[in-house]
Amino acid sequence: MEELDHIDITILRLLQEDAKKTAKEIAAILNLTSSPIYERIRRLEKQGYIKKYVAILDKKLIDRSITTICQVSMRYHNEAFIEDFEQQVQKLQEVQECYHMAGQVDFILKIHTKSLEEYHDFIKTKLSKIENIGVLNSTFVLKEIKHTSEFFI
Amino acid sequence: MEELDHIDITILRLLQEDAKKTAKEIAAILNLTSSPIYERIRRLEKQGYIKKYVAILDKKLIDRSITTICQVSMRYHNEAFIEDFEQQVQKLQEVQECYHMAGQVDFILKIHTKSLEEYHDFIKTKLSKIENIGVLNSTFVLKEIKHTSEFFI
DNA sequence: TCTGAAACGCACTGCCC
DNA sequence: GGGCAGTGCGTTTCAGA
Repeated sequence: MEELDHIDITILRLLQEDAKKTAKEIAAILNLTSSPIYERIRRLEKQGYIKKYVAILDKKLIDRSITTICQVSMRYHNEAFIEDFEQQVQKLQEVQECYHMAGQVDFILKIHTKSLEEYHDFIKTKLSKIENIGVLNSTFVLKEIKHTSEFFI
Repeated sequence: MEELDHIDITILRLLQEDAKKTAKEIAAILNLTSSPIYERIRRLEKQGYIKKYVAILDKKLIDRSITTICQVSMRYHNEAFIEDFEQQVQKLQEVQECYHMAGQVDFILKIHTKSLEEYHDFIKTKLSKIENIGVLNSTFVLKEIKHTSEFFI
């Protein structure tokens, strides 16, 4: 798999910002015709650089205003428990992100709910049902300063 | 602004998963023709439910393998410093997410870099240059368990 | 609000350079 | 690799129900 040249980089940057940008528009920016742009996009998709195209929704309008960061530590650190936790978390639709961390805290989760009550319910009936959770520490987001799906390339 | 009916919800769910899904395909799922789907999508965009369409890139392939969670506390909590911090952070392209939190820690940031060296450099030359930062605590992601742009609706 | 038809532009292909 | 010309398909519009 070859390296990306500046044309590929520009295409990726533009599509990260706006996936509806047409090959024609990108071509105009790069002083090319649409065919090479189209072929490069196809290649970037096939090689996996572009994983998918998605619509980004407004979380307030769809009534998911509460964002919570939840830090979880396991009681025992054996492989089976860790893997079970990972599998369970992937199924929970309220969880938008989950990372296995280095350091004292084992996992950091970002969770979206309608309200604090719904979050309470989520913890009580879903998250804390997972076996072997030791410490569970929730902090609420007061304000979203920045949130983008773009990578700096 | 009216409530969303089940057709709108289905459209939003499908476009969250795959923005390339055509009005025709969505129409087939919902037993409708493409015109009403098209008009609903336009309405959902106009009303702001759909904020944008983006391409999601593979962070390993574009060489942004290191994800770091950085927790920041301010030294003094006055408005001017907080606002300055927020503005500075928005400009930093390595920062993908930043939240102002309730609790001891003031801000949580998610940062993507090529390497640990680049992260070190980011902290040294960019983040720590912002005035009035008290505590700055970085932990590295060992494994991404889940990361989606979708909301549960 | 939906259906159906019609117009338009872009995605996509193949050939040439 | 990129340009050019062609085809098919989806988007987009609109009259009618």
